Amino acid sequence: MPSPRPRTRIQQRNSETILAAALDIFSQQGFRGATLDQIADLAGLSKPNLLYYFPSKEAIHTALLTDLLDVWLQPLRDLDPAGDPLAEILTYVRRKLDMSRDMPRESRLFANEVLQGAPRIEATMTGDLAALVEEKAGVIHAWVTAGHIAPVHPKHLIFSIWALTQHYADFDVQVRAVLGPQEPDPYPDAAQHLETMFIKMLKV
Amino acid sequence: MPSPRPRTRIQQRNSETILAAALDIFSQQGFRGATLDQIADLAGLSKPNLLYYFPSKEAIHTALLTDLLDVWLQPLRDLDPAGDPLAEILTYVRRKLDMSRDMPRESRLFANEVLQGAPRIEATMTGDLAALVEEKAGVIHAWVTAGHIAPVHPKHLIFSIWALTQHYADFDVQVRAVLGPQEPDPYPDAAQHLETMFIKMLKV
DNA sequence: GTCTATATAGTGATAGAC
DNA sequence: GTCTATCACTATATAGAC
Repeated sequence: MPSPRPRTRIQQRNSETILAAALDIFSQQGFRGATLDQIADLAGLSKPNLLYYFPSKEAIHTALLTDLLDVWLQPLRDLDPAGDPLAEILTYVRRKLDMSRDMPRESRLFANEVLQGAPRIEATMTGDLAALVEEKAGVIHAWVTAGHIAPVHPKHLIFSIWALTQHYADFDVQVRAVLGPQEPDPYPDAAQHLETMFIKMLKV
Repeated sequence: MPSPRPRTRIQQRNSETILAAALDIFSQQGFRGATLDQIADLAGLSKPNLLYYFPSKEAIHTALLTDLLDVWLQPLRDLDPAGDPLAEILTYVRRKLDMSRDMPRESRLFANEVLQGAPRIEATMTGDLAALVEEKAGVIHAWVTAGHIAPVHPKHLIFSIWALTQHYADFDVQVRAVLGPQEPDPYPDAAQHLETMFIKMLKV
């Protein structure tokens, strides 16, 4: 659930300004690398004013992560057992890739956290996340059993989708360095590549 | 090239001890998150003694990254234009997956760096790395043109291999949280899954 | 609600004894 | 080569005026 946030309009707006600035800084520098000075500067507020809205640096970070997880897992939640199996999976891949393109900072915030052992979202990992994947892996398994898609390890399929799509946000500088300045936008080719890949993988 | 390191046997051993400890800490905490105190504790040395062997925190980090990059790209360098195309690519995937399993700290050190914009290895990214990928993408392109493997975007194929294999090291806690305690070792299934995936993708 | 000033703790690096 | 002690600086958080 989204974290509860203040009531009045000014408080609302300032909280959002702070969170927007914090997303920028945390996603680029990690939790320890980020400083309240940087966030305050970017938000156009004084440092003590930041701590009027949030009790601590940690609280800002937690608020971001909590809100993010909800958005982040929505495409997987939307995987519809009643839909066309291949189309459902391709839509999932496509939505995750679009999220990498449109929300790269969120992706990197999440990656930073998991990379360092997910100390602040361990409960969500082994709880809600594991349960959701368990459920959707069951859906995929049923599709395989029914012969609607080719045999595949459901959970490793999900890992593959995460890995392939998030790579374009998390390793953005590497992708751009390798493609060179002639290829300013990796996403059209990536979308084509991934679609072809999953069709070949899953078509019966 | 590997960074030059001291001459005598004691210096040799202490340098290695420091680097081993630093790899542990940096890979888990990132550059800013790591402290010299943590590294010194783990290495069993005093903090000033650390700085007798390396001039600064930055120098320790750079030494690790430089040594790492050499090892990290070796499997791609070994991709043999004269070998059997599908077997060459499957071997590359397999070696990268083995590296995730056997060198997860190195993978996370690298991921931390790239995730935060690769500030210390930008030159390598746009230089050596880009050149190597350019060369090997040419090899893959030739295989496609000759009809030895199915049509594929060479550079995005390489990104896919990186993403899929490194995911198991970099997002290890998430993988284990999702698989649950019943499945303590993800790698056998991952290897099977990836092999099947790339065969379906590339077989003509 | 927002600011200046400051308390408090840590953090990379150095001095200098041994 | 290694240690204790410490400097200089940074960073989170708080106090208290306005």
